[in-house]
Formats: sequence, C-alpha cells, structure tokens
Amino acid sequence: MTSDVHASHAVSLKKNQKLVHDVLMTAENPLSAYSILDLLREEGFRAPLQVYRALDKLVEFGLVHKLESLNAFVACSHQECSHEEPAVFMICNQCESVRELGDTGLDNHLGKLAKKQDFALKHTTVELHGQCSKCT
Amino acid sequence: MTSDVHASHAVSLKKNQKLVHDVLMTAENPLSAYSILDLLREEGFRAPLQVYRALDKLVEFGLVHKLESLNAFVACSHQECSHEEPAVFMICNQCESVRELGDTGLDNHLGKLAKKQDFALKHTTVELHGQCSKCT
DNA sequence: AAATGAAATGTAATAACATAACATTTTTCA
DNA sequence: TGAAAAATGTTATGTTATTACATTTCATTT
Repeated sequence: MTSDVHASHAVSLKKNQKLVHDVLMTAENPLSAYSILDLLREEGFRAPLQVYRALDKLVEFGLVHKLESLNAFVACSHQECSHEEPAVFMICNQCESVRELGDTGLDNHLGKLAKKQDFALKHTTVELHGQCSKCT
Repeated sequence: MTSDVHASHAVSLKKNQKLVHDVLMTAENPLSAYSILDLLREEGFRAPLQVYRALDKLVEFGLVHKLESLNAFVACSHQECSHEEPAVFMICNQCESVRELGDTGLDNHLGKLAKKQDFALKHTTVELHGQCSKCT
C-alpha cells in the first residue's frame, strides 16, 4: 500500500482517516473536531484523539483544511487535483457556508511580500468573513 | 469621557482595558488570554473573563488584533494611525515574533475577489507562517 | 445632589477545543 | 517471518472561551 501524499489519486487512507474524511466530504459546512466525534460514535469512535489524529493526517495530505478562525475543518474542494495550492476561504457569517478558492495572483502577491521581508514563507492562512451571495 | 473609537488619539480606556493593553504593548510576542491573566494577577485579575472582556473591547477599538492561527493576541503596531486597515501578519514559527504589515495592494486584491463572488466582505484574516529573517 | 441607565467589573461554573502519556494492534517491508 | 513504523484505543489532563448572575462605576438628566 503506497501513500503518495500530494499526488491526488494515490493516497490510501486508514480506517479512521477514511471515516473522518467521509464525514467532512458529506457535510455542507465546516465541522468542529467534537462534532465529527459525535457523528462517528456509531462507528465506534470514543475519544477526541481518534478524530484529531485522523485530521492531522488528512491536513498533512492536503485533503482537509483547518479554518483557523472557526476552529473547524472542511474537506478540500479540489477533488481531482494535487491539493497543494494555498487557498482563500470565504466564510459566510450567517449560514456558515465556506467557499474555497485558489488564486495564483494572491499567492504571487503574498510570496513577493514575504520575499520583501526576508521571510521564508511556509504556510498561508487567508480567511475572509462576510456574507455570501445567498444570504444578501 | 469620550470614546472616539478608531480616531487614534481619542480612545480612553477603562482600567482593565488599559492593563491588558499595556501588557500587550510591552510584550515582545503574542500572548494568550491566559498568559495575560497570569501577568495581571498582581494587579488583581482573578478570572479569564476579565481578560476576554478587555480584549473584546480592544479588538473592537482596533488597538489589538487576534491571531487566529495562534489563539493569541498582539497590540496593533500602528501606533499613531486609525487602526482601521486590514493587515497581514507574518508569524515566525521559530521565535514566535510577529510583524504586522499594511498592504493596500492585497486589500484591493481581496476586495476584488470578494466582489467577483458576490461576497460582502466584513473582515479578513491573513496570517503567514514561516521563518523570519533573524531566524534563517 | 439624587435618579437613572449604560457600561464595566467581579466571580463561579461550565463549555469547547486540543494534547500528553501509555498500552496495544495493524501495517509495511526488508 | 520478524523487526520497525504507523495507526489505534483509552484515560487523563491541559488550554481556550463563554454563560449566568451579582455588583459597581460612571456619565447624564433632572
């Protein structure tokens, strides 16, 4: 069993990772770790660590993103890609829906900004809060 | 006593707000609410709410920012300005130092992106993690 | 100055988010 | 097949944040 992380098709998930990923893929909105735990009690989950460990791996694989401003998690919406690109999240304060967008222009901009400051950029968190089109 | 919020010079802080703000102004790095609590026990602080309530106000005034990816707080580094502009935070994973930068180009970019998606943008969280110049 | 209402504060309890530590099982691969 | 690495199970604990309720401070109006 290979685990070609970041190669889209080739990540083979363990049991708990699969369960957590499935829950997030199915969910309409971001879920907290404890919500996931509750949703998976029927599947035998008993403790937060089972969720957090799976989430750690899924985030590492790029299959799940953590929304820092919500302490919640979403499945990556780029189904058939490498899950490598930084992203922007638009989070509706009203309906809690999240839209994930890639934006190479933004990535370039942030890259330049970091370079200008001699900052070795490793990870970007870009989360926009407001009201989505449906809610206005 | 006036409270011209967002008018740089004219915010007059209450006792607890002043204490919390002073601690953050003095600190080299971001502080968690509970670190602030510990630093203010000598001043009579006994409970987290005393810190969180002060922080809420200070954030509202634009004098303090919350770093969502750290669950920690920093004083706004724009001493003599309106504290209104969105900002980028560069956070060193090694020394935990934070540099706050204004970037109107970025703000424009994010504004356009939101507009394109019919998203009524209220607040932006942009936090860059990596290694600062001193640590490389 | 007394009355009023809004904002700020004090305190205890609890909720929500996350990790440490240790034992065991499963998977990988030489 | 046997050793090492990864994943899992479980308990306890650590960390971050809020609810609920009582009291005090402070600006304003009369």
